[in-house]
Amino acid sequence: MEYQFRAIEQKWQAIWKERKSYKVSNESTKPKYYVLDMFPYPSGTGLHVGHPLGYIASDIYSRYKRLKGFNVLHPMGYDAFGLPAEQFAIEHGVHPAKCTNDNIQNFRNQLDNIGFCYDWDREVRTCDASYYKWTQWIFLQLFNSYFDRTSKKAVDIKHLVTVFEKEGNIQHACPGDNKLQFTAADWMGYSEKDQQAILMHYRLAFCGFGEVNWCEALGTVLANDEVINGFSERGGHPVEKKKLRQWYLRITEYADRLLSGLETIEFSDAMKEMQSNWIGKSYGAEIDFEVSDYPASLRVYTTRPDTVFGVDFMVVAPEHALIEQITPDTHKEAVAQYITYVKSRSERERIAEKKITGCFTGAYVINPFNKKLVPIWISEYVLAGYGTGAIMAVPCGDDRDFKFAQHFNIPITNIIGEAFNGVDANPTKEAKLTNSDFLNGIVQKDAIGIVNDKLVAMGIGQAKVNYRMRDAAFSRQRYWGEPFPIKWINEIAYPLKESELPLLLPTVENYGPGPDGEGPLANIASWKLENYETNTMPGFAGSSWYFIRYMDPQNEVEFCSKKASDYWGQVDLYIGGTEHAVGHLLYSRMWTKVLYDLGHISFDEPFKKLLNQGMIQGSSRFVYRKRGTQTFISAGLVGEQEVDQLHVDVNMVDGVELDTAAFKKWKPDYANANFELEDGKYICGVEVEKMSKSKFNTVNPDDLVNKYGADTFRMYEMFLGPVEQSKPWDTKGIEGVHRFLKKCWRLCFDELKGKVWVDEAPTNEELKVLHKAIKKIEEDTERHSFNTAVSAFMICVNELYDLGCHKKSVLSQVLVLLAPYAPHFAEELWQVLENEGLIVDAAYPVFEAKYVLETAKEYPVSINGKVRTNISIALDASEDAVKAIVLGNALVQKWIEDKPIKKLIFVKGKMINIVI
RNA sequence: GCCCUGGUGGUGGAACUGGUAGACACGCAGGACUUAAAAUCCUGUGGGCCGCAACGCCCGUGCGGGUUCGAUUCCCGCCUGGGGCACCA
Repeated sequence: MEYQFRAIEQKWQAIWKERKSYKVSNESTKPKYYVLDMFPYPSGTGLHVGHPLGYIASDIYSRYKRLKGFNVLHPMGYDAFGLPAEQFAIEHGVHPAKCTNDNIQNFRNQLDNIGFCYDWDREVRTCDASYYKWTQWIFLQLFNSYFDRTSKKAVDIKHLVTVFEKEGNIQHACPGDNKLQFTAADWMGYSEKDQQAILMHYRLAFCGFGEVNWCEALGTVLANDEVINGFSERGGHPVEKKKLRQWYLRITEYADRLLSGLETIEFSDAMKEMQSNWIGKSYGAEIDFEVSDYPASLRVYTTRPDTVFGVDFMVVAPEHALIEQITPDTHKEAVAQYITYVKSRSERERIAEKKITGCFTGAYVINPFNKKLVPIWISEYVLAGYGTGAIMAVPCGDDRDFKFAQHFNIPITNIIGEAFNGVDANPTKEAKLTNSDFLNGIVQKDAIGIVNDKLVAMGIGQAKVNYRMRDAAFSRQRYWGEPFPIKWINEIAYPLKESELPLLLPTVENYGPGPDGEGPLANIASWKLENYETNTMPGFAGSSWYFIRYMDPQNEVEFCSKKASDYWGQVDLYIGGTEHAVGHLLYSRMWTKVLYDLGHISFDEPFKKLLNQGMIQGSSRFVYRKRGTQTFISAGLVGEQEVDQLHVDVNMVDGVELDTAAFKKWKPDYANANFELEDGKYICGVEVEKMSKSKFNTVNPDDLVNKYGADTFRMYEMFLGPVEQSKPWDTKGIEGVHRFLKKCWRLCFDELKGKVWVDEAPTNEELKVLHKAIKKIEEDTERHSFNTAVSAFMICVNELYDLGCHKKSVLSQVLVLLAPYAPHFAEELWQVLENEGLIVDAAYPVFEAKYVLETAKEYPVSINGKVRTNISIALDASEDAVKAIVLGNALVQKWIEDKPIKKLIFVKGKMINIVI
């Protein structure tokens, strides 16, 4: 009986489906475990071999946990709203729902092929009304709450209204407008419109008028993390700053909790680093400098208050409000010219050419510490949106300030003596201060606190924390997304009632943009008539909470029952790529914290542990066409000839050897190709690149599953290397894994003799092999070292093979170990060996140390650190006995000659080293 | 520029807390079975040296130092691949 993987896999997939083997209940006496994959965006191109890597890892871990006696939640769904489906709709006139559905069907078929243990009854699709109803509901939670800075949590906005009625906003500084101050009497006197405008400045989801990343080609706004170097992440179109009315999430209020929360979760250092960089917390001080000859002061933000005696000039952002007031007539024209110039420059130009530009305003401030007059400059290198939009420049301690001073010939004050060489700024905090009055002789980092205290005493400033992170743009001028549950009446945003949800996405005639930068929904008369918001939510809305919906996916009265979310709690293991480091992972952490603050769930971090799978790169193959001919030259013969390097489909290449017949058939152009061969073969060029259709280096998992079976495919993906590491795909080694499974099969069946397995008692040697494998594979699986676990299986099977072990009791245990990795294979042999029930419900073997105990050890004996021989010594031998045996050994004596022994190191169970 | 990662045979990788570097697999070479092929099995396989062979010796984890009886592992300095951030004061 042969290993017929195709029949076996189909058979068991049908049985598992029929018996609902992967159905998970929220009621269980077993401990819970939640394993989550980042759900995919169902793109039109389907899966390539890189996508399932993480899914296979999570599937193995889920199955492993299940065998270990856990109630495992392992769901899957689709992040189905988004731009590509809509672009496709614009180009082909197909409704996004239709092509999304088709793509999902295709994904599902591909996923099913690989034999995952998802509970499909819990599938979610973010574009289903039954799902986005609750996305809208959570939006209303955000809209109806504000961040209370005292308790540092989200609170119902109604509470804020009662506070305003009693005391105004005296104790609740306005996050959206820090100058806003009003009393209770003021509040009571405001119109509804004014009151609502003020509340909007507090809401966690708010509508504002601000500079956004506008992408003309996509006709929409993008979030900061969707823009890369001035171009859109999707499509690579130019992005400009534009002032528009937009919805935002006030994520900045959560900056500190998002940062400190990182300490409570297991993310890789790289991932935590990326998030904390994005949040960008910096400690510094705000200092007020009085403007000379004008009744105002300029507030700056600096991280280096210790350098305040080294201030040679001030720089304000071109947008700074004070400029107009303080610029004397003599300088008005120059300033106006400079500001016009800055406005003419696009974001991309600024990033591309980092020129030093600036303009003196003609105004001065007075340094409060030494009463010196300090000139105020304007320059685009100071950003309006960060800190106070103004800085104090200290050229001897800051690189940009130094270059600016040099460029404009501003004299430089040295406050750090020899630590400043006059050629480069010295930004360290280690130098002793000079020229600094009461700070002289103090090391800079120690002076920071002293100055901060002084600022407070003088009433001109204080220590201040700043964040680089901005509020997240939360609206898109697109069709294929969640409608906002908001009506605009008289410029006031009214939320829909919960009972009015979901606000269904209407059908439109065309997907083109609406008037005045509005989305396609603005083209619908009935929609406008109802005064509904015409923007839709961005892609990250639905993905910010899907992991909660899986816990209670069919609930029609709540987004998730408290009982269900209390039972499942945090995601124990989340597996996905690093590309979501600052987008999805940050937003979903924020939403979780809000839902926690409002009492809807009982955990405030969604993901306990994150495992990042590496990216599988493509290994591209090239042919070399002699320029202007149909002659293709083998890689080794190209030399100096003029050739065009062309991608060729990797699936037509065996290693590096091109299948020339297949190549000729590939494209009509190549039908008449000639080849210049080396050793009778056409050898292709090789390069590692991103896997993509356009590079013809994608490999479809379906093809491999058809050729080798899902179990081989699963194990090979794991065998490739550590999951977290990026590596190029190479199909070559898959044979080795396939051979392993066939060899394992032959422990039960022989091609000629048929059944060879027997129901006999195992020997000690066989039990030793088994228990070594249990220990190794359990430990490796536990620490997600799936590649070494696969090799442990190979070692185990090789050893059983050498021992001629065909015993049911041993093999059955091995099959349970193997079940997470090769589920169909294990299930089939489990049945063949006449075991009870399904292997998916079996119990994981328990390691027993007594089977692997050794009595002796082959000790490596080194002399001066170099291994010279091995001596077998009983493990329970005393150190003296070991010494005697070792020194009595002829080879050891030969090496020692007659030199005295300085030291003998004996590490029990490890090694022996003699120092002479 | 700053931060995070990695660098080990022809290839993918192993060595988990400092203790026999190269597990396991691919590839390659040789052999067995076969009319042949596929499949399967066996042997060898880091580089070099002495030698008929055996025993054996030297070198070797990006480079250069250091700590240690002992370093792929720890420390310092550099080279280099990948990723992130980038006028953030």
